[in-house]
Amino acid sequence: MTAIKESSTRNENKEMSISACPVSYVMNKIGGHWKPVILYQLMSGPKRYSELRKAIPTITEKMLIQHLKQLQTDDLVIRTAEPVVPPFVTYKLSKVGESLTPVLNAIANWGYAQTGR
Amino acid sequence: MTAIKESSTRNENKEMSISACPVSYVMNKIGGHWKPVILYQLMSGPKRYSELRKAIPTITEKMLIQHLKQLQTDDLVIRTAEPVVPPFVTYKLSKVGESLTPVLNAIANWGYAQTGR
DNA sequence: ACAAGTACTTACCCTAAAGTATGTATCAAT
DNA sequence: ATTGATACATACTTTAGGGTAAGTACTTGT
Repeated sequence: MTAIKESSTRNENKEMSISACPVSYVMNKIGGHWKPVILYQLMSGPKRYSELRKAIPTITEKMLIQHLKQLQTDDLVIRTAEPVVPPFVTYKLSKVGESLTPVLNAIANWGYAQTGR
Repeated sequence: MTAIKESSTRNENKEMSISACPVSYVMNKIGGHWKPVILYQLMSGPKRYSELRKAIPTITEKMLIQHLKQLQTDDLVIRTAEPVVPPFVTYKLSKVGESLTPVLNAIANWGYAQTGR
């Protein structure tokens, strides 16, 4: 997952605006193209890794686990692995993740309104 | 503003998920780090270019006008220029831009809740 | 013996997004 | 004549994000 350069100006600018602006803070947590999409899928209940892949066909496996990992470390989703084989892994929203529901719904509703349902 | 390569796989994947998922559609319109921040600033009323710069100190001028232009072509903000010198240019939310208010408020509120106000 | 299913991991490469730095036009005031 | 203010523009470079392709581990079914 290739570490980020802490010292880059890019990162500094982000850090600064995060502490100053709530919107900026949120965009860092759930910004990017895929994270909100994944979270939106998990809003309808826990899903297995393979289910998520099917639900979001255009995402690559790399992106999917990469973001799932990030969402875990950000305490937005919880991973549960059954010690069986073949593996059975489910992902679900954490409490904090669930608190994003209004945000994701607001986003989705606006999207529907713009694209004409 | 360097044209994008329409044929890139990256773009294709985006296009596909945009049409399939409302969240993905929205992230393309107001995704990225700066666009929501700019829109959030404009929620409190029209602002001059220089006022926006002061309100978002960490953004570079390049990013600011680049995104302002994009937001214009996406019909989210309206630019008004008085034919005077020195220039007097104001930006404000369009009708569609104003319809983003619930989305941006939901985002900001969540941000406040997470960071502890 | 080996193919299939599941959930990853890793190495390599490419590109869009962002930053840096500098330049432009116009007029008023000093 | 030079400075200042305002709202940009443009060339160049860096970097984070994303894509491609291939491999791993473990067991059940054939």
